[in-house]
Amino acid sequence: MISSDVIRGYNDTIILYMLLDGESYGYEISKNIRRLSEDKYVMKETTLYSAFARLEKNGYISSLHKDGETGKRRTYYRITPDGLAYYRDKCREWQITQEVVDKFIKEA
Amino acid sequence: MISSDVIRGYNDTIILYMLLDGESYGYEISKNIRRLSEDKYVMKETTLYSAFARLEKNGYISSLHKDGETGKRRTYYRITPDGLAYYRDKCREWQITQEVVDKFIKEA
DNA sequence: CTGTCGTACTTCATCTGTCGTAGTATTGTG
DNA sequence: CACAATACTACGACAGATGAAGTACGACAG
Repeated sequence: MISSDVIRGYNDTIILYMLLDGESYGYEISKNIRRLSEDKYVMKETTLYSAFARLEKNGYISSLHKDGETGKRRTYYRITPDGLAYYRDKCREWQITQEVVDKFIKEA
Repeated sequence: MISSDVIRGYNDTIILYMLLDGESYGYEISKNIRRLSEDKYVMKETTLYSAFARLEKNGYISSLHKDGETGKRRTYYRITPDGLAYYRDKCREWQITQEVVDKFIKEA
């Protein structure tokens, strides 16, 4: 279990990662984050959906509504070129962040 | 230069680290963070001082006013046993956070 | 055929932490 | 004496996370 403040700066990055290999939608992304992190991080629903809104507003993802076969309404998201660029920036930033924080961590 | 959102969850931890080897005060801590991070992270004054208030409220640091020789008023802070325990928790959490975030980072 | 669970969201109000702006006061330096 | 550096404090704004609650559909058990 990771406290949210810690990972706060990477929620958007995590979501973008989930869209790297194709479109997906909220519930699926949520489950996948949980699975990938081996239950160590569970993004709250409201956090997830407000992140979608922010990411779309910034042009990092685009959405399309699929009011599918059986009536299940889902909003699918895709990463945009800008989103990909942003994701890569964040990956680079993450390396630096690790180096910096490590200086303030005393290994047990 | 690291964006604040990224390191947000570790400001308190960074400050506590600075107090591990003895008391210190705001301005000095600020300078030391900057130096230790090799200018990669500069904590804003307001962020620093509001962190002091929070840490003290939580019992992680204690303060003492030294209205020193020449009139320089400084507030010195010391880490408490609770603060030390909290710091160690955060160090452990940091290891897990790194593992988790790394799963969502695609190395260049 | 009814209740409950899982899916798939949305809305709203609140809280925490950061940050910009600004101001105060003292000490050291050219 | 002006100005930078030191050492804070106060205040208001804002972004992002969160809790609580609600909507709506399908599947499945009893």
